[in-house]
Amino acid sequence: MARPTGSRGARTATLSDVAKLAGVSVATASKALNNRNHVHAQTRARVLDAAAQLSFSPNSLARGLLAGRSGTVGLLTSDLVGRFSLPILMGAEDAFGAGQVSVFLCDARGDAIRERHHVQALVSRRVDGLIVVGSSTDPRPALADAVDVPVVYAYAPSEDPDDLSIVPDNVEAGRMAVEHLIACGRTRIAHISGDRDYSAARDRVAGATAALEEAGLEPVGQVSYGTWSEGWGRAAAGLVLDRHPEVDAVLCGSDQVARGVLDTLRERGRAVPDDVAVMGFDNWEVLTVGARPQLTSVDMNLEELGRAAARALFDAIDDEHDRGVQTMQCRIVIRGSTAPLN
Amino acid sequence: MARPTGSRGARTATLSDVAKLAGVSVATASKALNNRNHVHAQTRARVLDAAAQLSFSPNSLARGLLAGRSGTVGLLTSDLVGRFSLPILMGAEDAFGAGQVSVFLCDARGDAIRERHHVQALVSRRVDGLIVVGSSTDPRPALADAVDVPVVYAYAPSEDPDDLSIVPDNVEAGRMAVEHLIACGRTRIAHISGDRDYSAARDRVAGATAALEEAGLEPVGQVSYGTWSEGWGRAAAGLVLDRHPEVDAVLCGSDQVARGVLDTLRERGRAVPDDVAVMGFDNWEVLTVGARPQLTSVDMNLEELGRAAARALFDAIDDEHDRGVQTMQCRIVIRGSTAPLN
DNA sequence: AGCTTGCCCGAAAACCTTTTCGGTCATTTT
DNA sequence: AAAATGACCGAAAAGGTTTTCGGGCAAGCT
Repeated sequence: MARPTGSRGARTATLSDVAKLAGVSVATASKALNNRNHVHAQTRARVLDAAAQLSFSPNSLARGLLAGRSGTVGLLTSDLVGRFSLPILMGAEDAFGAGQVSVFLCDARGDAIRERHHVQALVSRRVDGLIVVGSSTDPRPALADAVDVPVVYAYAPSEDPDDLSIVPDNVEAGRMAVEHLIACGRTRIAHISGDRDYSAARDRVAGATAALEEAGLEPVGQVSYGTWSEGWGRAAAGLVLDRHPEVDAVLCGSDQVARGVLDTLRERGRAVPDDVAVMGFDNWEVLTVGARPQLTSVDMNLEELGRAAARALFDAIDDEHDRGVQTMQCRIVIRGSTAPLN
Repeated sequence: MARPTGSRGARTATLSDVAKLAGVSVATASKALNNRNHVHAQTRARVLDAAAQLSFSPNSLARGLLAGRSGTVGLLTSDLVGRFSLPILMGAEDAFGAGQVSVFLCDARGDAIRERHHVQALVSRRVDGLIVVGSSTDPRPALADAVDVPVVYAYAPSEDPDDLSIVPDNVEAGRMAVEHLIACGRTRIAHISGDRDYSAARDRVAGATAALEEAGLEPVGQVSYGTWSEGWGRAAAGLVLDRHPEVDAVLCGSDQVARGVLDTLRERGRAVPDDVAVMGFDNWEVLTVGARPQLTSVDMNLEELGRAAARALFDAIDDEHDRGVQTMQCRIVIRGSTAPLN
């Protein structure tokens, strides 16, 4: 194990150890290590040397206790597979700067009791702030009022409009998707969405519908709502082809749905993208890159969203903070499944 | 925001506030809140009441400073997508008991510099232990010796045999997979693996080969090594069908490969599972459940692995610890892609 | 030479909790 | 009634760091 032999009892070096070895007081040692002024260059060197020799590592607990801030934040999620919370965590780590702030990741697994438990633990650990990541874009209940650290809600907005929430702009994303298909020369666009109970599905549909209308195009058939699954994509695509054989593009509610649609199209002998263009949502790489052809998809820029959330939290920690729901732009990642018509 | 109005300046309640409100000393308040004896029931009630009134939350930093342990552990990963580290995190949370121990999740993104940075930060925060999750099952360099907290390596073993590592038993998993196919009445089993550079691939092949041999079966063709992708699965399956049309089962190196294999089989008109059984590896639900038919796969029990790692870390924190590489059993999740031959 | 100025350094307080040890008070025993 | 017992509570120290403030000392100035 990494622990050096015999160091079990050797308690880790403290600042007074360093000071003693350097022949100075703890105050001077502290100042030297923190690049405070009013300490002679030579003295500073002695202290740094001693610290290195003892492989001294300042006790963040003590520092946090004194400073009243711990340099940690909590990331509370309900997103089992980490599909959304992990990119957000990465973005947050980026924004905080590596090592400056450490992140407690807690998964409540959709359980309110467990969530309260985690929040309590985080408050007790004196986190400087909290990022709450929902599992869908539907509004979620705000945290208890007892939490008196800043909270930023990411991906899913808080139900309380006084909270700050940062969410992907799904309406605009739907619009962008349709505009991309139109730019590829498509005019008979069907929309196979996901679960109607999800606001993400409805928002994307709203944006897509608006874009169609603005372009003066009729939607091909009704929007099909179902589930976020490949099976639904396969089934729905079959229906669309039966009723509207003239379709030349299918916008899908998720990459999983799109995979199902691709399956059915191939079975029915429709070439993608030559006969029909297909677009997914989420840009889940394992699905989009593995598809044949590779799948054009809307990326929600979750990492950027995480960075934004972290920055917002940072602002909220020392200054006063924003309120309300802020949206983040999505972007389209173009792959082989959409292409201009010749 | 969750912070109550005007509480910005109102520093969070401390134990002395509680004590003052309850009309006792801090010592008594502490004892009352921690269920120590030698405190009158009535007094305890007064203290609890006061604590509730102030929504008092004990400062873990102070407690940790005094106790010499922080009640936190670090989970250091390089696994970008969280495919492996998240289930392990969940298992660890389970084993530690919700709220008892909080987990710092750090992603080094495969960068040694960043890893050192994170380790330094974690040591500074006085984590009680460290779980290191690799991104593949290949051995990875041990952490620097300067880390004097217990470390458990999960998924990827440490190169240092004196460290404790907990990894999935890929050899046994390969064996189990073949035995399952044999139990389904298959005798002409091809093996399309993943990247030869991964020990996971080689180990599974070793187990599978051994199982075939023990059953007195000849492998169908050479093991095909390639990449962990759908594209490779599609291509390799084509080759196998060309050269060995008699094949009645394909064992795949990953679920992605298996998805590609399924694709090609359908194109070539081979029914799954009636003509050919297909098995994947990893049990990545988005791939296995979406497939048609649903994909039988080997699950590496990562959550259980996380629990084991957490338990091992727990043991290592107070007692002396184990060393060496321990393996965890995998299990087969049977779905539609494998079935007994009639 | 005596005074001021400015540079370094050290003592001590503060952060908050837990635990130990000694003290107070009421109750019981002789 | 005096002493002993036991139950309950409070004072104080400890844990490691940062910051403030005051003191010592050398150099420069009159």
